[in-house]
Amino acid sequence: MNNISIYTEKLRESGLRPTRQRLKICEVLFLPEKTFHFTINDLTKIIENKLSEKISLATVYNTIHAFKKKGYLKEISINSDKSYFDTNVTEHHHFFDEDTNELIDCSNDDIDSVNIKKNITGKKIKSVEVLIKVASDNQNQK
Amino acid sequence: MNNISIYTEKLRESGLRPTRQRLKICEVLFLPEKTFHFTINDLTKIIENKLSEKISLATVYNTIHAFKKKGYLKEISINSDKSYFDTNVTEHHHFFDEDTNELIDCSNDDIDSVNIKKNITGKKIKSVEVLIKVASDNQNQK
DNA sequence: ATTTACATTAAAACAATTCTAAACTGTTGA
DNA sequence: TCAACAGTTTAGAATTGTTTTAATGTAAAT
Repeated sequence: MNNISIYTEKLRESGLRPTRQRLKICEVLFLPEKTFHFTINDLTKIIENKLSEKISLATVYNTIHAFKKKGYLKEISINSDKSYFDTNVTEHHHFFDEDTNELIDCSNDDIDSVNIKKNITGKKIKSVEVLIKVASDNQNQK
Repeated sequence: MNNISIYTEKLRESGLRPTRQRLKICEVLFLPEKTFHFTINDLTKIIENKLSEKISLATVYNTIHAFKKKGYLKEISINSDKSYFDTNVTEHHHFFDEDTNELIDCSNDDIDSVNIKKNITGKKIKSVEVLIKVASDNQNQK
């Protein structure tokens, strides 16, 4: 069973039709060994360059949102003009390099687990994200 | 010494001219007992409604950025189409209610301090933010 | 009072994202 | 197998939050 048929299966299981566009996006996102971070712009560029494929921007947005909803992607909370996504959907945190606008994984060995003692009545915790902003020593704060 | 003269003094000390617009914004932000969270849109509405004042949107943006740079405001990292600011500049974290898009302070009693064991070579930690996203129990995840 | 550098302003520009409405395509079931 | 339906893609327009621009205004130094 090759990768494409695995993605086909997975999409169908999720109630998403395995279209040509979605399968291509799966390849880009889930074929690499290592998980990675990306913006919509990054992804669009990869699709255009690496694959010789042209997928409408609206479709890229639609697909990424669909994948996020299904839990195949995580969106990282950063105050930025654009959204960052992560193909690593396990519980972990991030460094954000303000000099380069790059996200770096913070493995669970690098940080003690966050212990929250309070809860908001009637609400359930959906996620806990730690964002550690870093910048060059000599740089004045943003 | 009334509040206005205190703000005048503080602005001057920071190398910011105490203009009518900046003083008005100071009133809105720093007169209330309780600290609070706001978006630029919130702030603009408060100025227009509560005060009978019309401050250009560009000025609001300029001022908020200037205040942030001086450390009088903190920007909260949330993945959202808009920026959230906090008049509480002390070290603390947040709950974000996905149902209402509201920020709620997480006091330091509510969370154990975050201990980061890793550091990025050549980089200095500028901030550590914990964001706890919450939503109604019965609601499907965003 | 004059000058100068800093601030404000409305409007235009911009960038990321969402919407729209028409064309297209998996899938279902006759 | 194929028609029909519902879900999907698409280009482009629209929207939203934010920044830039260039002209005008103003606080403060001379």
